[in-house]
Amino acid sequence: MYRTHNCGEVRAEQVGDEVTLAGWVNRHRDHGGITFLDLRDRSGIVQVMVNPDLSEEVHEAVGEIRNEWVIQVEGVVRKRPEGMENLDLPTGQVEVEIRKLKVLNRAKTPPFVINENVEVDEMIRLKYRYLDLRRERMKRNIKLRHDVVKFIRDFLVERGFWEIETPILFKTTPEGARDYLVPSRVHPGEFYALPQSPQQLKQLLMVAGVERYFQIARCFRDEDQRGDRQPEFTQLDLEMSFVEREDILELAEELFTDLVEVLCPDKRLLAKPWPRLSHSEAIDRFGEDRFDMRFGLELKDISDLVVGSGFKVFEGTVEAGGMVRGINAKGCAGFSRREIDELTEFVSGYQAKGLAYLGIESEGKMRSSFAKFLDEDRLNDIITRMEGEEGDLLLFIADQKEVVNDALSRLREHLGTRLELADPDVLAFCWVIDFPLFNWNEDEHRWDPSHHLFTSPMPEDVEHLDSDPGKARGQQYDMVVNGYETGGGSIRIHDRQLQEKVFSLIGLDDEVAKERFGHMLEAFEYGTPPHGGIAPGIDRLCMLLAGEPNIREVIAFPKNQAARDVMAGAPSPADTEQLKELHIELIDADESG
RNA sequence: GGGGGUGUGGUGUAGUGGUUAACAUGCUGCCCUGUCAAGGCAGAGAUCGCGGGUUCGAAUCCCGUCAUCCCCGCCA
Repeated sequence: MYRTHNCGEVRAEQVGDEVTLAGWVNRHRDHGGITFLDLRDRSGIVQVMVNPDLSEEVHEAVGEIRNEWVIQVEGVVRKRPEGMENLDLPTGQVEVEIRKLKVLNRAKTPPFVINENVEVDEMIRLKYRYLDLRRERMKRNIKLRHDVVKFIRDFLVERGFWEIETPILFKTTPEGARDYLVPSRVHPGEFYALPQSPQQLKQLLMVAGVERYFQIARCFRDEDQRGDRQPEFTQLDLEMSFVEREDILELAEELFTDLVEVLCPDKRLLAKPWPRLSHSEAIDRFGEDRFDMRFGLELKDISDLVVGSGFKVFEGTVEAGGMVRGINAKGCAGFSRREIDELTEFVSGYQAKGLAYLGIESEGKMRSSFAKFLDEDRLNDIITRMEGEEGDLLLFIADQKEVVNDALSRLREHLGTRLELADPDVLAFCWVIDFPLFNWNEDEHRWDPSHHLFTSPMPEDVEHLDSDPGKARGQQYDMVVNGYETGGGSIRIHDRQLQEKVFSLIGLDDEVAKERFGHMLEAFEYGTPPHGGIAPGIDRLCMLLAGEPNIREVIAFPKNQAARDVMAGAPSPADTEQLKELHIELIDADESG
């Protein structure tokens, strides 16, 4: 037996007991005579001490020991002397007096410190991920992630859901993200694809009569990385039969509300029940559909107030079908010229041609890039609309709708970060509903699904599919938290005719549709129940719950920005023999472009 | 594919044309019997990512390249 107790669980109740512990040496303090070791295992840290008067042999052995060695100690739990308690440690009332010490394994000096949370270059952390995971921050995150998944499983199983695995080797679906392809050995020239999500399979499970399904599902998308995007990621995939939108929203809301309350006592929700915004309201107020509701700076439209104003830039834009919108940077009237220039440069990165400003300084004084072009009444109307007060800085962009919303929403995020407006302890869960079913794709000259191919239109909007598809709203919903899209779902189409109509609207001709989705269309003819579901992203949620700035911090073995595993060195070249078996011949990278 | 940031002992940083390349921490050795980021003394450890150029002289300026991070495109 290697141990009788976990290091972090030794308490005053064990005083006088003989215990055996095993773990890593977190730190050692050698006073020449008495020597202390902080022994660490998964459960925590306990101080063990060697008294040379008790055993010269143990005292000599402990002198050899270095950080991160794996050792086993036998000893007696002692209450610490008066005044020597360590209040920072749960085990701090006691210590273990060593009688026997055994080195289980020595350790090289690690490439970075394990026992302190100091910043280390991420490439080195990833290369030695097994050491990085020993550190407190990573251990906490990985444990939290375990707790989150466990909570989800318990919650759903209790409500009658079945956890069902779906294949990782599946069929390519070129209309989504880029697929990871896996060559088939037994079928030369043919490929499996790794699933971008188990979407089709979970719908087919509804056809199969499962009624309530979930899976902690690994998903794969071969696109470039971001701080919140990995080539493989995990989502809670769930689907239910005989449900309406409301049923799914209520279930997910209850799940995550409970989860936060149980697992993250330091966090609090912005609102209960979660705010619900229609897609158009979201665009109206924030300029985007993945907004952070923890702070204000909402967008306001002043297009109607600038018509006929004589200020050509504003007026002309509105006449050309554009708009003028702004945000009120509360208390920023004191921004320097240089700071305003920086903001202007920031929005220019999003195609905005300029940033008009109006600072309301003390004693009613104003400084502005455009006030001189407007009469006093109009200025007052604009300030009123923007809810401007003394000390505020009003910022405006005039352009086409897409540019205004994109640039202003980014500016809003930028200012929110810069002014530290968002409370890090708040989780602003909210719903976005009533999305348009399609977006017009100008390049391809066709309608693209705004969510995915299988999303059902709102029943009252089905009629628009023939006349004006852009007007049709989908029975679709996104879960948004603190500016991140953390999940999306929809009520699905369960009717073959309707599904075929959607295929044709997005430019899939019958033959292609049949080749790619024939199995779905066919299944829909065998008694498919109404059904729908949602797929919250586990990585992003854990990132937010852990307060981490990056998704890699909550993944045990993530890929880097270039989609490499720098620890194992993947991807890597394959043997000629392997390639031959797979009927693959390589061409030079230069030729492939 | 594009834009931007970073690259200096093991780790984290300082150093903007002339320094024996500095500091902290870690590491090694010695001293030390109540520490908990223990303390004291001594020591080792860096061709400043790589290649080229400018200059009497380059960690520092220029060009290229590689790595890495952030962002745009992309992500139904």
